[in-house]
Amino acid sequence: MRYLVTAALPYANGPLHIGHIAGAYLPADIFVRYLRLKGEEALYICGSDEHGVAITLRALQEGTSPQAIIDKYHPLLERSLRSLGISVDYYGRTSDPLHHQVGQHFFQRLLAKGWLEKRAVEQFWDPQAQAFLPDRYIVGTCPHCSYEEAYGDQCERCGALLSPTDLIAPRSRLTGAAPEKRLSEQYYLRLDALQPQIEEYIHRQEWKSNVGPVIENWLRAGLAPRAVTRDLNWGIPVPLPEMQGKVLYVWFEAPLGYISITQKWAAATGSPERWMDFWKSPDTRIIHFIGKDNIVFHTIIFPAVLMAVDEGYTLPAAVPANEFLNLEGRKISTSRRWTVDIHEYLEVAPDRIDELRFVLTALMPQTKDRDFTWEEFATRINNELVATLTNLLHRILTLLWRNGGRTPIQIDEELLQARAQAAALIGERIEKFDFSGALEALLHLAQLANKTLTERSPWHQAPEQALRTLAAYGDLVAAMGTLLEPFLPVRVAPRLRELLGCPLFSWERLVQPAPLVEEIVLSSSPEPLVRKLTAEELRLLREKLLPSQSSGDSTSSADYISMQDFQKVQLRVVTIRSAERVPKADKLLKLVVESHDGLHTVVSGVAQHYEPEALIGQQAVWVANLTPRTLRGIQSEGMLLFAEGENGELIRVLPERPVSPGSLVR
RNA sequence: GGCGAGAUAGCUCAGUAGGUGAGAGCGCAGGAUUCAUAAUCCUGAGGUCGCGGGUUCGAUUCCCGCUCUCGCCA
Repeated sequence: MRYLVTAALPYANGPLHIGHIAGAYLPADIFVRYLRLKGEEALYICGSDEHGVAITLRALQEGTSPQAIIDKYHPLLERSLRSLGISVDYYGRTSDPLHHQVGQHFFQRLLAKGWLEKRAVEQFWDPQAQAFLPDRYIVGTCPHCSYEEAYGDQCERCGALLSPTDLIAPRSRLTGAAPEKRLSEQYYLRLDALQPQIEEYIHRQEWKSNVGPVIENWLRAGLAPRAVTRDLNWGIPVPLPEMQGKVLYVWFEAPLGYISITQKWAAATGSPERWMDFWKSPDTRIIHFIGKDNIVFHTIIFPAVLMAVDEGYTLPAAVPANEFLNLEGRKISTSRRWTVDIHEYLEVAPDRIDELRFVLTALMPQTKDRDFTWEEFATRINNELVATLTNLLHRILTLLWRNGGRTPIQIDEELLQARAQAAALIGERIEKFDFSGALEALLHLAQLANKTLTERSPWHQAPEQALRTLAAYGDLVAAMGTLLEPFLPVRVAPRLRELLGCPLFSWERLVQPAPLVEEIVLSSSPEPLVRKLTAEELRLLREKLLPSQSSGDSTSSADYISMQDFQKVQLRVVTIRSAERVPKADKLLKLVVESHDGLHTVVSGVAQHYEPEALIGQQAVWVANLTPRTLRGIQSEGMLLFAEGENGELIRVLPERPVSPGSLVR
């Protein structure tokens, strides 16, 4: 089976952020890398989407040309993807003349086949900018709440959904000019007439659980004709004399980029006809990786276009759409600067690329929206990637190195089976587009190895026996050089293979419980493959990558509590009368505090931050009405408040001046 | 307003084609261990599976209603 894998064409008016990567480019990359290891023929196609009104508007705002905008972003986008190890075979762009030809050809073909109809529609025209305006580029006064900056599609203050004609005193967001209504003729694709064939195709396929309902929703509502042209001077000109000043609508021509870019790739390989192996062959599975905002285009409209042109195009076999990745509880927004852009991440942490891939794979929003937090970024790297996975490799490798660096493999059925089964499971999950599940399977294998290694404890054994024990893990280490490749291909997997002098093995061999190598030869003393992320590094990432949120208002509305809720908490200032360490607990102190009503015992987890003696006689803020809890056999009433410092240190919260014990805080 | 998705341990999420005791990771607590990047391993505590009805011998899982969140559409 041959595979054509595409990832959504990134729009060339801004940088890529972590949501884009987790949504489309990374899953596609893991998928393709896996297929290649399996020995399948797989082509990964992507490129910049460079047309459309957003780019011309951006150019107007920046006082430059659309060409300048795309020439700025196209290389940036490609560089961002390549730096992350996204193994795109050909990264093209839709401003390419070849793409224009393809777009025009499709238009003419649809016209000839009778799938287009001409309609006259009223649209808003900005006389100063000499351009038709999309709804959201018209602002005016909201008829419902009188908000003066309401957009033509929606009022951001009262949430009312509007059309531009509802606005009082509308004006152009670009120039401030009053827009005029103008009649304009456009071509519409008869999706309504195509609906039966589309349904037939849709129901022939299996869709991901988050994709199916969206499609059904649209079909049930009934498809409506959709404009394939629009008034704009930036894009692919409509190839008809009477359509001067109009271009093909981006939604229509951008997906055709998958085809034109495949043609570019074929031409670059020296066999221009090869693109047809991928687009016109029943032996090819076409798979589009996209975000959920693109589902309808890729499952309904693009296949409809391919069917309608009737030139033998292969229809998409799967559209594994991901949901969205939120950032620290809020939707990622480029315009509100609530984002982690890839090119910026690469500047701050250029040597932490596999780490980012790891975390984004673990958090991949495969079935529903998920949340990226820097806290979890650090936890996943330190506790899973480093502590479980690469530390396992490191402990095996250092042990082997001390035993001479050259070790014949010891066959161990249990470990071979475990590796083979893990490889099979990883493959199975990747093929089901369950990438975080695949990563989980990889971690399970590492866990099992950690466990058996601890049980066997070669460090307790006599040298000869120890070497035999260790040699059983040689196969696993060699296999890891390949197992890690789809996930951590930038530095970790290659470095491991280099150290071992191991090649990439085919996935078929990995699923066989037979030894991959005869001996392990270490070329040098093993260094840790991944360093833990320090608190300082984390602070730097946070600081540099979320700069504009200095307002400090990071509490999202969902996190608000009511005044009533807050008043349930009884806070008092108390004086600490005695303090002692809790035996056999590193973190706990037993404190006796004085409040208005006498003494209370509080167990507090601050032993690593405060010497008991230093606290006696001091004041602190105490949560008085917390349900008592027993810790190490001591009944603890309430808790004391500490601020968390930058390195995780705890700092006592205090009133500015001493007050009498039991004073309320409010 | 219509449609759709979601609401499961402190946190992030799996899961159940209805059935003896509901899972994982993180965090937390206890223990073991020290080859390894204070890493590893074992054990444990923690859940009225959003709320209210209904169907059923039995519902977290099916049906109805409601609340909240998110998305799409008009």
